[in-house]
Amino acid sequence: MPGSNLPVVLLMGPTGAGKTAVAIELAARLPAEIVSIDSALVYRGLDIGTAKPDAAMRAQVPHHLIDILDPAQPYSAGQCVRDAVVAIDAIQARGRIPLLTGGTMLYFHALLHGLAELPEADPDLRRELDERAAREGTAALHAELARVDPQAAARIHPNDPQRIQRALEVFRLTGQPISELQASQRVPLADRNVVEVVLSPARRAVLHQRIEARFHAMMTAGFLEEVRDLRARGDLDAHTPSMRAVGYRQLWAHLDGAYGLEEAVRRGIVATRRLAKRQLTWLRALPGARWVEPTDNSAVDFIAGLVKESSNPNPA
RNA sequence: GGCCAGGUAGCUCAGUUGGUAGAGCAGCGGACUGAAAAUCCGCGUGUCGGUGGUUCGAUUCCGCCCCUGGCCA
Repeated sequence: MPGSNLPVVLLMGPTGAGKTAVAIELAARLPAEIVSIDSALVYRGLDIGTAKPDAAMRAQVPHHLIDILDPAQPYSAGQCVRDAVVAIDAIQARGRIPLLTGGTMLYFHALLHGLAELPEADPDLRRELDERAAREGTAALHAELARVDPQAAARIHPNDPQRIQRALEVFRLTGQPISELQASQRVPLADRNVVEVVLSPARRAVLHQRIEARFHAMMTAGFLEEVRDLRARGDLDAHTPSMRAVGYRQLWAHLDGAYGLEEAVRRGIVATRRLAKRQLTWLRALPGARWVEPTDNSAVDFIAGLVKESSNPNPA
């Protein structure tokens, strides 16, 4: 009974909105620990380009799911859900509040709305399907999907190689259509008291300005050297999931000689703006979230208030 | 000051033998089930520098003005 009402707080928002700073302030005021919900922060050595909270911040508040993987390893929505649930349970067992913070909206979506029980990615099978796609074209694979899983084929666009590949992979691995398997799913946070907050400037231009300024600050802080070091390892390439992250991808291409540094920076900023736009598409679709303006001085007070309110429900 | 070139979308430009215009990039909206910072779909967003004239009709032709760049003084 004690602590059973303690909420799980979700602090979401587009890249560059200032989630990290707000999370730290909030954790200073509440008995909270931060759980990162972010597909790039999981990687060790991706620090500057991911705007990872620094050592001082992490000493101030316990952080989870940061630096848990080598950049050569894959991560996934399913893995994140499992990791997050473990972290949430542990934090609540200490009588504290899990503060889930990040920008990977698929992961948040999986936590809030569920994920079907599907097999993990199979690298060999993916390699085989990649080769077939290169040889026969994506259309041929889509046609094959239409034979084994018409429902999925109808939903997945013929130009979407990644989803076509995944659907075929699941069928090959399980013998069942992905469209059927996806019909049943469990919702990880179903029985929890969830507080959803979106931190985002109301004006897009403000966000764009912050994104651009932050990218330049990253360059000054040694972003290019960070990418150069990762490249020097020799076991990563432009297709490694961690190296396809915004900024890393463009600087990698620059180091490959694809274009100049100035152009790489310009493209990195563009890619970041587009990431924010896609995140906002997810965020706008959340029915239960409260939106908070990051520049508002009382933003942290407001969120802390929501959390307290939710911790002591008043049975009317 | 004179001559030349130009002023069209946020940017770089194309175009209209006179019927209010279109590419690339940027941008905007959307989808999203183990790669998601990924992958994919959709959408031109415009006082055609200003003003007067010719014309049924001017972004297009003519005059004047403004601005930018170059050359000459």
